[in-house]
Amino acid sequence: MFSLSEENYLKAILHLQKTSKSGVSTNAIAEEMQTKASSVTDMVKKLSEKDLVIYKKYQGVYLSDTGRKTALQIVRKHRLWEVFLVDKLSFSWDEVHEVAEQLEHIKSDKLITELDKFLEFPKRDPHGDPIPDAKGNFHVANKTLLSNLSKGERGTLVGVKDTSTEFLKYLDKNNIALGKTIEVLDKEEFDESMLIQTGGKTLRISPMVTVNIFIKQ
Amino acid sequence: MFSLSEENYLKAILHLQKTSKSGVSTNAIAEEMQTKASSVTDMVKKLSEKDLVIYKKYQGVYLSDTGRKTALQIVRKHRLWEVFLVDKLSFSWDEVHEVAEQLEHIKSDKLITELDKFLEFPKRDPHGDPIPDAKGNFHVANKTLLSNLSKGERGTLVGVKDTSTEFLKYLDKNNIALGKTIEVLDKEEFDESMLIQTGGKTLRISPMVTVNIFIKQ
DNA sequence: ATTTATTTTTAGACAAAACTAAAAATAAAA
DNA sequence: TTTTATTTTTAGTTTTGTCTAAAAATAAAT
Repeated sequence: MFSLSEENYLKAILHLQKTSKSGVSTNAIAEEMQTKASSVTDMVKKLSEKDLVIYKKYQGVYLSDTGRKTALQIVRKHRLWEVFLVDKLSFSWDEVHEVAEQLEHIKSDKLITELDKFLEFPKRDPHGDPIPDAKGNFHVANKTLLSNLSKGERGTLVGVKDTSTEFLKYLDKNNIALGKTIEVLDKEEFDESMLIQTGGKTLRISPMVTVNIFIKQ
Repeated sequence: MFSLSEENYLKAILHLQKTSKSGVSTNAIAEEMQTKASSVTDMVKKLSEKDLVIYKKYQGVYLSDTGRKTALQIVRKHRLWEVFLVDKLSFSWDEVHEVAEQLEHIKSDKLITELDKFLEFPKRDPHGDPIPDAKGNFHVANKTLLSNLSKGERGTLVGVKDTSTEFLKYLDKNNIALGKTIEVLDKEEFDESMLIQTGGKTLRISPMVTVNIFIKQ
């Protein structure tokens, strides 16, 4: 098992690694973790000893396979707890982070397996970020049409089928945009219209719209 | 806020304090916490500085008012999490302790308030131990007759009304004893008989029995 | 009331994780 | 290509919580 501090470093490195093609710099980690570069050097050496990162002096840090796997499990736990807090304990999305930062370090495989089941295997956290599975893989669903979603499901808008100015203007006017999360609050059986939530707003859209929006879940 | 270690010491002292009328000894704490007496002395000094315990050299330790309140909040959190694990995540009662030991240290008032609400304000943990409320008080219900409980409720056998040898022998034979937890699994409308669970066994008892058993919930 | 045994405390060390300040390496600029 | 600036590392401390071994206090036994 790893210490709380080690876990936080791994998480920070995973996060920084995404936005820098080369190795992660000591300074960047220090900035991310609100600590000093010298502390980072110390810890990175320790993580390197344990084969969680690959590190050569002055050359930056890379996560090893086990390091990445470990970091992804912490992210998984963090995001599952966020879902729990919002869905079950009526936290709002802006209140969950601090508590999830603590809960993510609880050590128990059974706890996470059962929590995942209890939450009905959510694919995204309340901010729309994907939740890695037990093996560290993201569920990368192919895009589908919004019209294929059922009540309660949600996804991210990744494209449109109809690219006419009229349609895009309509989307714009209604605050429906690329990259935004759309949740299907209700689906009318009669006309297949949907009540959706996106960008904090709730609105009803017709099937003419739903069949022209691509979603990734 | 208090450190993980401080919280564990407070909890241990609270626990030991119940079974010793005088101050809690250094050695007893060391035994309870699987550590050395010298470490206990160090920590007890620190807790005394912070006015969480009353401590005079060689005289044993007593919890102060704030110390006891703090310890009770940790017990509250521990037991609420145990209920969560058993009721929601299908842990069995013997699997919960280790995980609850970790969860009890999560710091968030809202988390506990909401968890309590989510669990519908349980009064006892899965082992039958009472859960202190937010102010550190136990819900000390007056004793009632077992016959007053409805389906799903439970309590501890604290006394009997009929003290005849016949009745006590009957209880003995059926493994119904003082201090044991009794849970009402079902109540028959027709004859007011009850299906109860106690000491791992399930049995049906007549109203002649239920009106002669005192329960504390 | 001494001696003996037990408990408790002190003193000194250690490991983890952080810090400051100075030295070394690398990158940028003239 | 030197010089200058920036980044990174080392060296030496600090804090928290623990330990061992020895000293001091208390309790038990003769």
